[in-house]
Amino acid sequence: MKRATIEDVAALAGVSRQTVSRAINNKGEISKTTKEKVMAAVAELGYRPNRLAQGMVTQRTRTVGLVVPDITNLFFPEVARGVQDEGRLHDYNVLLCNTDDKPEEEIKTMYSLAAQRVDGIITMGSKATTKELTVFANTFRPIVFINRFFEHPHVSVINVDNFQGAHLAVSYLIKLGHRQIGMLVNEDFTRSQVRRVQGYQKALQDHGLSVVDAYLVDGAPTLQGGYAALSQLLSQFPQITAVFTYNDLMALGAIRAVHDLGKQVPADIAVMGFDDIGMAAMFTPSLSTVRVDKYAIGQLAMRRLLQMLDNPDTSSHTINIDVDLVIRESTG
Amino acid sequence: MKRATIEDVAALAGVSRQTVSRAINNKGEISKTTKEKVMAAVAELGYRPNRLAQGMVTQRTRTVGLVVPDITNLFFPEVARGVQDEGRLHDYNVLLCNTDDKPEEEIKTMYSLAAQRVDGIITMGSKATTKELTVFANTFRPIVFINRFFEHPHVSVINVDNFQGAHLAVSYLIKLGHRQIGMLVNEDFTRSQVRRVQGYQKALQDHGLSVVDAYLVDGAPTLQGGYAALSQLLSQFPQITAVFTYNDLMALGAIRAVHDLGKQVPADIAVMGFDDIGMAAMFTPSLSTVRVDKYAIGQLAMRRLLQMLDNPDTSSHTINIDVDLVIRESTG
DNA sequence: CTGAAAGCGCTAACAG
DNA sequence: CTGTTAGCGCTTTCAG
Repeated sequence: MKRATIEDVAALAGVSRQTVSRAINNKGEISKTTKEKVMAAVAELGYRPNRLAQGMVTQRTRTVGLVVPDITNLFFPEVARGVQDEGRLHDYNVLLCNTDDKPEEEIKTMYSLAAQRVDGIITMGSKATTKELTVFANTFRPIVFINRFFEHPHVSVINVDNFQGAHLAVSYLIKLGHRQIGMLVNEDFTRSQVRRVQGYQKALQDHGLSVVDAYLVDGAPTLQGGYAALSQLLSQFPQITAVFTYNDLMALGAIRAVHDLGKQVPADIAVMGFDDIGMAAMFTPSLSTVRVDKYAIGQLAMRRLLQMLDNPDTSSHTINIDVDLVIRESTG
Repeated sequence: MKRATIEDVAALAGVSRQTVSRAINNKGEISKTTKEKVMAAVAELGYRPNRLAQGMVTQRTRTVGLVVPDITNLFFPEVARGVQDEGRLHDYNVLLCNTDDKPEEEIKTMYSLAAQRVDGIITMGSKATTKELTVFANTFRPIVFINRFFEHPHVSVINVDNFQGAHLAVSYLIKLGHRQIGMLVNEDFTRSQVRRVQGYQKALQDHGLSVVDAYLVDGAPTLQGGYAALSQLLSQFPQITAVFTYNDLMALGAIRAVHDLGKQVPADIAVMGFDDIGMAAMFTPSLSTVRVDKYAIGQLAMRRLLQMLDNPDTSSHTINIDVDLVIRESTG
């Protein structure tokens, strides 16, 4: 049950610990024969270096922290996968933490990850205050934020172009002839939310339509939230013919609500989502939406982190991710 | 940028490292005044103990490994959430690893987690051979397997009652009057698959219906897989009036396929899934399915792991998770 | 109640 | 090319 240590390997191979270390790390000069001798001992004992001990001395753990609001939310697993796949390529492991969008959890989690000596942190949390985060960023590097504005020398940021996505989506609805366009928004304030609403409003203005604040209805960013929000919107404003939603989940819930109201999508109400989750294409009707390449975001975030790790002087950086409009059935 | 160590705190508080350790761990006798003095220094320096160093000496890292085939698959995030939430209650972090159902990745990952000195491993991988896993289990404890049979003194197992679930589901379809019932199965062999097929067959037999092997159609366990499999099944056997699927994703894909074939669910074809993913209730038509409490599975697995950790003599254990039938629109 | 010494398993730096 | 020494930051003895 006791695992072999470098000492055991050294003893079995009849060399010093240092020589074993050199052999397994391909570091420093070492003769072929001793190396083989060592590797034989390694194999015989099933030896694997203790990463904790390695981490203690190298100050590198080959582990990164990934902070997400809720891995259960369809958006995050894909990002997580991107992070992990890219990490694995470089022999990095990922510590995953959920915060439920609670600011205090975000902060607590980040300090906890730092205490665990992760080499870097990728976070999709957006609720903690800039002040708190700045204090943290002063003590820890590197950090990559996804979907949040943040300026700091040790921090890079990856942002989806929420404004452009929303603008594209709503412009398309207008082009289709819709004039009364509602929006189902996330009751829970997020940064991406703000930009999506702005994109929605700008599109209306750009086409000479008036922005009706009451056409924005709050809901949880979930199927249920979308269902409820759409029901409310339509009961108040029956003249509405199209809705743009904060995310696909809300859109799918909204479609269901339209259906339960005895109306048709897209004949009576056109629905446009945001994110392009896997389900969007299979739903009936299939959902028109703004595609966000979630996997690529994760990959990019991890790559960026690795760069900052390799070169601590890497300047901070903001990357904007483009989005595409995906037209399917729900907009007719 | 350099983090404070216990040494720094000791110096600032004018005590020994040991006293600091005692103060922060509430261990051993320590006077109130020195403790306060120490805590003040801790606060001032923003000191947090280095978990690696703690781990080195205590042989506990308060980290567990969670191995899943693919976190992107709707089933796993909920389990992961259960694991994490339960873990957090006990100050445990979770290292998440994907294996894509590749046996060699499963094994590699587990050794890697062991090298990182996780305190335990929860795995949902099912592809590695019993032999390989036994070799591993001989060197590492504790382990909890989810959805795989495995006997070993250091290993506990949590299994969904796949047989019973399938039996319930198909019996229900039969009760509804269906006589020609197909099944969409996972082309990729899994343990749960076997039991679900057995449950399906047993239900048919129990009701005096004949088991037609050709009514089993392979597909990927995804929306696309279900779509393709159903199309194939119906083109071959138009007499079929109901299908039971390996999982909800396949069921949803199947519903879409029925729709695209110009037929109706449930009027022409009844569809029954397995898992009860969040989407099932919102789909149109909403999906009848076998509910599996994924979150509870994760929780239970973590609890079990913690128990085994606290008491290394805990006997291994197999827990069976009951399932419920959820009737919605897709079965009429 | 508090401190000193030892060591977890490994690698960096320096000798030889 | 290989070995020795030191130490990463912490907790566990064991003395005071």
